[in-house]
Amino acid sequence: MDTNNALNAFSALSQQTRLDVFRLLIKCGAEGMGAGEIGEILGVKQNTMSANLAVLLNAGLIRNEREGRAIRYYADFDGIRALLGFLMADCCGGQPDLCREVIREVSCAL
Amino acid sequence: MDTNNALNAFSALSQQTRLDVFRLLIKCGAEGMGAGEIGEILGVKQNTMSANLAVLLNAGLIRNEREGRAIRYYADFDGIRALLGFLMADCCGGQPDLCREVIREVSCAL
DNA sequence: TCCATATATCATGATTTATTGATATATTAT
DNA sequence: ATAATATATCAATAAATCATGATATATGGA
Repeated sequence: MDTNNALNAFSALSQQTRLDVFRLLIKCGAEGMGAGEIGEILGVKQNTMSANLAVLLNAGLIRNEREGRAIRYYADFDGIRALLGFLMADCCGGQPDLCREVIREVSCAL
Repeated sequence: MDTNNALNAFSALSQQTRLDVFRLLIKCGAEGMGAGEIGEILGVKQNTMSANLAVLLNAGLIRNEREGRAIRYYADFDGIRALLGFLMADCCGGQPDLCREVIREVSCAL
């Protein structure tokens, strides 16, 4: 993960449809969701959705797998991990209390 | 934190200078850094830096405090916490293993 | 092979965003 | 009051981004 990767990723997340897609796929976890269904759920036209999925893919935030004629998309947990690690590197000037709350918030209900 | 807050924040982070500023302030922790010094370190003109600091401020990612004629800026740990919480809400479809690595990466050296 | 389904690519006009020189405001010192 | 320092705002141009209609590619079935 370098600065350009991170800029790509944040840029990808700074648009309504793409943020919606990513959050939806985060919720889907390992099950993922087909491109068509994502588009239906979010009410976005086919070519617009395709372009936006490509941006997220290129940013390393999602992955995909072909399933017959359909293509299924998944949140890329390694990608988001690398991004957040880059963003928060050497955080809080050695005062861990500042970060504890951040960490707590990012966790699923463990 | 709603969708628009999140879009503002990711948009703020999707530009080189602002990403640099945020990461610098994350490293500074509670000490923060004066606006002038930030500009010097990153090699950015005064008015450009001011505009970019304003964007980060408006996005809720940094805070500031006047100190005499100077203004000192700080990473807003509450802001980034809220943003990451929003992004990762209901993550991993009930399969915590997917998130563990993400959480580990966001932590400072505890 | 021919058709239907699912997704991707292309070209374009409309909107947004970034940087910069010039200038304004706020604070402190003399 | 005046000058110096630190930061913010304004106006304008240049560059990037977005959604869309039209079309292309890939897969599966008859």
